[in-house]
Amino acid sequence: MFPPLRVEPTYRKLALAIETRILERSLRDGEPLPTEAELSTQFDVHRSTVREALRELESAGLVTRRRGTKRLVVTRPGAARIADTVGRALSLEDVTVLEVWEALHLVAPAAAANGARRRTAADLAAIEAAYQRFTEDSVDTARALVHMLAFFRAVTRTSGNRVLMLTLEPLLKLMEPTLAQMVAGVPQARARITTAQRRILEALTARDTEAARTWMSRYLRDFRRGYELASISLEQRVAWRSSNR
Amino acid sequence: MFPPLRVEPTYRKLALAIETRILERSLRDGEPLPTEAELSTQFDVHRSTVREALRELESAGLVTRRRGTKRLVVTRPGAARIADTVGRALSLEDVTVLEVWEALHLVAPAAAANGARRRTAADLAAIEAAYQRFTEDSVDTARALVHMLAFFRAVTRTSGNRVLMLTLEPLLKLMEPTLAQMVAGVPQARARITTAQRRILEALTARDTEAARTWMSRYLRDFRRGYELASISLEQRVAWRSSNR
DNA sequence: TCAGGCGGATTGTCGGACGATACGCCCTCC
DNA sequence: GGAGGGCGTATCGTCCGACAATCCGCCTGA
Repeated sequence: MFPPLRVEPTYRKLALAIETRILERSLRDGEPLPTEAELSTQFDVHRSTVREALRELESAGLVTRRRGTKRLVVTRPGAARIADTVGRALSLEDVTVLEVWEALHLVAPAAAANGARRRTAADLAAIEAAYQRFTEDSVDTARALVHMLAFFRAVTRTSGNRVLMLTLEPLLKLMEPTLAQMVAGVPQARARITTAQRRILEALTARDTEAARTWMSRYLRDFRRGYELASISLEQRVAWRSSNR
Repeated sequence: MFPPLRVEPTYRKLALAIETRILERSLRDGEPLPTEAELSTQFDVHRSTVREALRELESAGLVTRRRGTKRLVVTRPGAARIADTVGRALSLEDVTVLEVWEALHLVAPAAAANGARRRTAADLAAIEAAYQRFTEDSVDTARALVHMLAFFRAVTRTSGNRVLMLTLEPLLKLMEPTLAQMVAGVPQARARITTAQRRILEALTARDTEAARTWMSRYLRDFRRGYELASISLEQRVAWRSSNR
């Protein structure tokens, strides 16, 4: 019995080689990649092959082109890109709004509880800012949504855990469309959101772990109630529109 | 003030066009993609350009090549690919083992609690199988690890929530190396793992939400204790080796 | 000193070519 | 009639080379 021998095409080997260099930090964040011609010489392959490898790295978010520039620079795939990848995958899996809501309902309260212990003054300021913006600028649904998501992000950031932040991001993006429907369709939604956000903020300020958890949980449960009031089915599949970043 | 006008290169537009078709299901899972030549004709661009677009889709996991075949087929990016993407990103963010552990400690108990309500007989069988395999085949650390991860996956699956499953995957992969160190370095680890797994299994069988949560939580806390016993720093960055899938 | 101009470097896209190989068809042989 | 094997072709992987667009750095002149 022989192991199934596997011939990787050159472009993949190339991509892997460069990726490895990035992961091991010998190509650092912000550093410009060698030019295509140079890579083509160094690896002794044709430039077309190099380009195929580069497209792979590019779509992985490991290299990016700064706006209006030619050279590719090494970057870390940010939250937005991860959210894109995960969101797309979940959408293709026909995941329902309910599942996303559940996941959010599971992550966010815990993050808030965690955050109640560690939050710094700066954290609070960020949350308060998001809260303020929501209260002052929530007439337009789209803008209200932006502020709501900002609030979530700010609260999650207090946990000091980047894994949570990265996990949260796709969930928010997936909830966004239906959440917007809900806010637009339920008159009392804005008031309830304001209240919940205030309570959460207070709990974090007071470093009250349980209150933070509870209010965040209630906040999210309110979403669910809002969905029912607005006749938004929780069983529908999450939507995903490719961000043409 | 004009919006910064943005000229997308052809290969990106192309990739986006195909991606859209996949997301809207007009290209379905398992279906073969048109040949490069055909795409090149249809879109009226050079084949090299088509290939660059395909590399993007390929690295996004939206199209794949089945082992030893030429044609690309449409696929959904599975858990493994997501784990890859997320894991790489987290590793590049210099995320620590502690952060991953925290996230796991947050997700898994909640998933178990959720699962205690919904678990089916089949779920239990899967968990029991993983448990059995661990008890019978945990001498070799690598194999023990495989069974431990399988246990986690099986438990999480009971929650019936694919978002959780997808979230869990990268966490497990990231924990794996240090977890292996821990299991190898702490003599009593295997016994404690067996106990915890059994308790979790029992809780799920009895549909005891709180017991499931508690034991999963304890299980994970035990990991942390094990890390200390094995002198594994929780502050170290998570490692990531690119899987050359 | 700095705006503007100029030339080289780099990317994006193209036309075309060629070997390797996976696939499907057909043919033979049992 | 079905299984196995051989052959032609479609398709991929890689390469060569070319050229326009444009970004960048340098130099010049006011």
